[in-house]
Amino acid sequence: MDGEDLIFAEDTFPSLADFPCLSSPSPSTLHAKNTILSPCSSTSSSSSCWSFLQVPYGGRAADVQQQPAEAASSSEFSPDGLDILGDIDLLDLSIDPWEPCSLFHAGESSTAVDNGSVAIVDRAMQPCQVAEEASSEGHGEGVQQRQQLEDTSSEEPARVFLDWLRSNKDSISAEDLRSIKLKRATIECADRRLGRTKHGRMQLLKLILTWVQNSHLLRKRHRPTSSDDHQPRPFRNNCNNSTADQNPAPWNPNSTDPSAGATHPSLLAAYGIANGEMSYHGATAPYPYPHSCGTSSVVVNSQPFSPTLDFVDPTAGPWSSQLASALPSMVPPQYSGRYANQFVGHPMYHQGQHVPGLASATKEARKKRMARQRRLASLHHHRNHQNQHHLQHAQPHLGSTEGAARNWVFWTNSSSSSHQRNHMAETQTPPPAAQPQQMSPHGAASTSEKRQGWKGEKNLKFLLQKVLKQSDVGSLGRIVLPKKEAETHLPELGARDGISIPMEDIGTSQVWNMRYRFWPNNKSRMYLLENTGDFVRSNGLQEGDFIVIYSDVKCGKYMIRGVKVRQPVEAGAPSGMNAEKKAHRRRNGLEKTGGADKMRGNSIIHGDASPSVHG
DNA sequence: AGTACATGCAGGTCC
DNA sequence: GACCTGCATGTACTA
Repeated sequence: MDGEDLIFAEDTFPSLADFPCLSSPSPSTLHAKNTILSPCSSTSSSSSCWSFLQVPYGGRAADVQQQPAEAASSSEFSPDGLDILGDIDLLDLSIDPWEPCSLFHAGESSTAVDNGSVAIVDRAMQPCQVAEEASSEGHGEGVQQRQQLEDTSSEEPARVFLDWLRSNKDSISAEDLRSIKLKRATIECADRRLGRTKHGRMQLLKLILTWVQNSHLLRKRHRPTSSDDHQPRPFRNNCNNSTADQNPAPWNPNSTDPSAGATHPSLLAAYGIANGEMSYHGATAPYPYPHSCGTSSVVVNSQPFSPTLDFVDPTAGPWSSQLASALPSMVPPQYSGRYANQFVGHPMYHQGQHVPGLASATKEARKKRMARQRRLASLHHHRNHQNQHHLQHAQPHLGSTEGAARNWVFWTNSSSSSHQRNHMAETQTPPPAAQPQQMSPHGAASTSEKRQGWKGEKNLKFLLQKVLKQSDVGSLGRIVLPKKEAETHLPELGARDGISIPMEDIGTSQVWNMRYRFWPNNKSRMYLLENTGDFVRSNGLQEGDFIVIYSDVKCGKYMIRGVKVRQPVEAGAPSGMNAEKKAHRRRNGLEKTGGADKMRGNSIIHGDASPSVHG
């Protein structure tokens, strides 16, 4: 990496003031020499460029490790300390074949290996600090958002880092990590903006990790590939791209490939690589990796934003929302407000570019979070009992083990459960319906969300999914639900009138009161979700899109999201045929339903379901 | 043959 | 007449 590269633009952070929770109340200057970001060793700008994962005290981790007592004894945040990772060597890494220690080769002057543990001591991480910060914060919104951040801040940085390492061990090498460098000014700016607090460090750590991940992916995408990367991607689109696009070569940080950039792109541009074309309208974005269809919607350093992007989860937890806050300039103005947070991790603007309407966007996001919190609190109170009952019926036909193994998907931002989260995610098995590897929404959720660490505020259990038919998105306002899944995961219905189920739209947090019922049909039943018209319209769902229904294990409520999966409408193409005309043709026998046009049940045929443009 | 499900459509209700 | 409700039927798929 070239030392001149600016990973974090200084003006990446100015708008943080819009998010009080991210603004440091007492800006101070960071002493770069004492951060975990140590000077680059190779470039002419070494004095202003710092290598991630290198260590304070002049750069040798061993030196750090020799001072744990001193570090631990520090009772207050040291102005000299900006250790992001905390005390990693507390963690047992022995079970992980990709141990972080392997990141650091013995003999390298800037590595941090000592008997298999990474010893980057967090001298500043004092429990009292968070409390002090919390008490010194304002009230109202600030407090509320602060609480959100506290959840994140309570995470051990080391754990977060290790989780991240594990999640990316297949794609990001030790060499990659070693090559990460941060410009001093960036760190100083981050220090000022994010605060030299636990929050700030966590923020910075996450920003860096996210950037690394995305930057790495960008390089992968831009790089001509070999076939040696067969690591399964958690969720690939099925665009008719070259194999190279889907099997990018390992990232070579020393590459001189101009397309990959011999130098790191700016952070913002780096975020741009995450631009996928998965249309995920107003819903969540559990897809951890970009899904470019060859024609990437990202053009680094030129046209930064493609309108085809609509991808990121606005309801994602503090991590992403903080990223959105910390990197507000990533939000294109046309997507401010409701969709502002959807561009978390998908910056569209480069350093130095300012986004009009940014303040309104961040305020909007803040409002939404607050509203969501209020709703959650309320719903939790009112529905907990009721839904406990529902959930007890959720899997009447499954043994507890089988049910858990099949369908549990966890998100949590709980610090204490991050490790557990990974464990749970790794042990779960997607249901049969999710076996299709590419476009299964459930597979997307379970695989990618766990890899990306998508941190919704809930523990969501996948219940069912349904590819929407014309009749589902028509004017009837009812969606036929797959019988087996409905009977398995939704409350048992005694009367045909069914029951009313409030469904919270994950994308908008709006609660839709839907009716779950059945019709007698051929000595059997057809299960329906009624009053879905508004939901469908508000999400712009059309035939071929799908819905996914979850239950929130914590609150016991039901949650729904609509996922748009469509190709751009092309004149004359069957997929572009007007739905009504299509239906009309069918009605008149001009077009027979069947064959590839038929998608039964939960199966998602991916032929024309590649993620793309919508609305 | 049995099942699931997409949707046609008849009958009722509303404006 | 438009819309709603709910049943019936046709089709695809599976055992």
